Amino acid sequence: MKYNTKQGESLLAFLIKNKDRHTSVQEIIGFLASEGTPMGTATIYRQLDKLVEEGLVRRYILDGKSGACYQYIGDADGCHEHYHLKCVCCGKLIHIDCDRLSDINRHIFEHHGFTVDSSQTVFYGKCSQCGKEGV
Amino acid sequence: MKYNTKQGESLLAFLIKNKDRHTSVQEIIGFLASEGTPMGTATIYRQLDKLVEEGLVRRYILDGKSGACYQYIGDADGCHEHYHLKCVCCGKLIHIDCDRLSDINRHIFEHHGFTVDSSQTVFYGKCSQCGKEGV
DNA sequence: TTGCGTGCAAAGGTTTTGCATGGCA
DNA sequence: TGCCATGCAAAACCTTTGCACGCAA
Repeated sequence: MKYNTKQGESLLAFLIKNKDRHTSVQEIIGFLASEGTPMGTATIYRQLDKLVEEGLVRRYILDGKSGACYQYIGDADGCHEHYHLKCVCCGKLIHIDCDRLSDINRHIFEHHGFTVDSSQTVFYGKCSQCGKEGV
Repeated sequence: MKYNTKQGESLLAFLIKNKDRHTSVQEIIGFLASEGTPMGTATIYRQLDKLVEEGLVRRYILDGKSGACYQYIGDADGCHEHYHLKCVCCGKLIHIDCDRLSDINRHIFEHHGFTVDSSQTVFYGKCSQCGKEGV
């Protein structure tokens, strides 16, 4: 049985509002507190775990030094093959959903016998802005 | 200036000996202690950081719950110009040099304005063997 | 009423840092 | 001798867990 609570709704609303980017747990804590709907850290983790298990939210480990990041992906099938581009200069994280890149998974599986988990896979490099600046 | 120390050599020797797989920090600590050349945890982390910065060793975040893993990749140029597939089950590191995958860099640059550094990019997933076993 | 969700605090684990000492060049 | 590397302990950090209370159904 699942209960709907104010806290759970606030958390999910925040994730949906920021569905186009990743949010850290610290960010969630800060935002909810600033909105006047503070939420205990443990509760946030527990809610996030449930959402991840339900498939509504995905958990990303970006560098392992700072904490995990979470992002709402909804329950549409097409949203499960995302890749990320991480700029090593400015740290920007670019979220891309491209047919060509989705083909990579299939290609690697068919030709290299390897099943890629794109949720864990990050391309490192320079974003357009940092590239132009020649940093 | 870089100094060579017994501890540093022991650590690097262990990593080279296990170059075909990744090792956890706990594993390194245990091995060095059992070999009679114990090494402080802090020193291991500091040495690993240097090795990673030098490009001799690569750092992997496999699940974000347990700790990071490290693997010696050597300094051969060849290993820096193509992609790596990392099996999160058995730890096997697969080097691939494939035209199709080389195209990825160009595609991402042309369509997403992002310059990928393939030497830093690792695809995480399951190798054919682990995939078959359904682990 | 039932039992899940919440909050607080404490615990667990990994990684980092401060500082005095040891060892390489 | 100069200076980096080391080791120990403490700290910082993220995340999980225990327990009592609150609240949705």
